Amino acid sequence: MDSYISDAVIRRLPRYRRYLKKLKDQGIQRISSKELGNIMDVTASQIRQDLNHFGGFGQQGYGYGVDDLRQKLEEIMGLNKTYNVGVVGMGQLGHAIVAYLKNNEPCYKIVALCDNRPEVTGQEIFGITVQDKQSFRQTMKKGLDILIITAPAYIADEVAGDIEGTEIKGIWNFGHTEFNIKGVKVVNVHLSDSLHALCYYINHPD
Amino acid sequence: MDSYISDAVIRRLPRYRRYLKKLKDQGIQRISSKELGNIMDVTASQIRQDLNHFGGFGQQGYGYGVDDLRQKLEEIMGLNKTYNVGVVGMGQLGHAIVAYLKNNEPCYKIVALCDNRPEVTGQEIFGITVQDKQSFRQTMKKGLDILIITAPAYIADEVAGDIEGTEIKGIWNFGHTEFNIKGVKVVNVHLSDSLHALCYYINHPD
DNA sequence: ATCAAAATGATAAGAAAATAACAGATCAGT
DNA sequence: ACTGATCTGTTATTTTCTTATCATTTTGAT
Repeated sequence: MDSYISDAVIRRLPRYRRYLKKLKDQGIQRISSKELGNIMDVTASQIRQDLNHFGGFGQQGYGYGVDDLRQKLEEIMGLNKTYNVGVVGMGQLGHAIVAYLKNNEPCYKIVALCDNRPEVTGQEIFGITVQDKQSFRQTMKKGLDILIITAPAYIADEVAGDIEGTEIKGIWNFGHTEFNIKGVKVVNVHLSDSLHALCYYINHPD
Repeated sequence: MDSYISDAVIRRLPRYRRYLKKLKDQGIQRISSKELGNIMDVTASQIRQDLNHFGGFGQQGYGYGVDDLRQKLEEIMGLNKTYNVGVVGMGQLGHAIVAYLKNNEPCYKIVALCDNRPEVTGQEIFGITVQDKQSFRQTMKKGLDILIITAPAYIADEVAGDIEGTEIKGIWNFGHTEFNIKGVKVVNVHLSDSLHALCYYINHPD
């Protein structure tokens, strides 16, 4: 509908989806923006405003269909498609993420793993053989859509150098390197940032 | 200085700190808001505006002292103090987080671990014996400041019930439970939300 | 079939955040 | 010491985001 959607809106979409999933699990089939707002602790106005950027999914006098809206949101975010995902860095964090996605988000198909430590390379994790850097470099050229990077900076940098020219469209980055690759969208996750924010709030109660 | 500081500002503070740390490692001792803005890809105005909420840390004609400003930011966030931290859930994610904090953020002192799986309870991880729920419940009463929760919802809920009356001031929550405990600040980390946002951007290139 | 209650989508108003502008202070070079 | 360039802290302006309002539609009960 709208051409430009602000980041603030995009960041709220997954949250709407989470709540709608939970509502469905509870057997609730319809919900008004007012009720949903109460549950999520946001204003009804914001919910309606956010959704209407993408089209009118509700019905006057009725509200929104819980499952229908969830589905629409997934379409908007592109979660109805599937993505071939490669994971660079199979330490604890890499493991945790792969396990989570495998069990909870079927649209992300984990198809390749990379770790350059000799004791890890060659191992099978979740049925996938862990490749070393060299070998993974080849795999990257073969239809990978998303790269998840949890490896140390020096590995991340090397891998990044080989991204251009592949079909990789996005990087979910847990490391401290910052990427700037033409045509590739990067989302950096700086875990500890939110812990430090918590720390601030602890020290400045209101 | 100011009494109320918006969330938007708070969330940027850790990022400023990260960049200042990196600058220090590079041996850079002073920096102007303009330069820093270029590096961080934000406006100089925003940097000055953000910092001036807390006081005037710079000097006209000179700029900011890199290490001085970093230290000031750490004081503002409370990273100059130490916190006793308990971790509930020692799966892969719990491991990863503890390892990271141990190696990178000395202000968070990991003092207790909890996992209710029989094969994990009693194990020593990073020199700390993993407690079961019962035992951890007692530990919680003894000067824990922050709780990190990576455990499944049903464990998280039980633990949450025992928080009131302890000294716990904050929860860094990776689970899907939402807490609402009087006097306790909660920061929820929904990892996959940012992945879904990445997904949106991949599907809506501009 | 009618009517009050409920709810959306759209527009308007208000609040908040980001950016720009500028006076005053500092620095560096001559 | 003087001067131009630099840079902050603060105020003003602009832009963006959020919330409120309202006409219109649908529901559900009588």
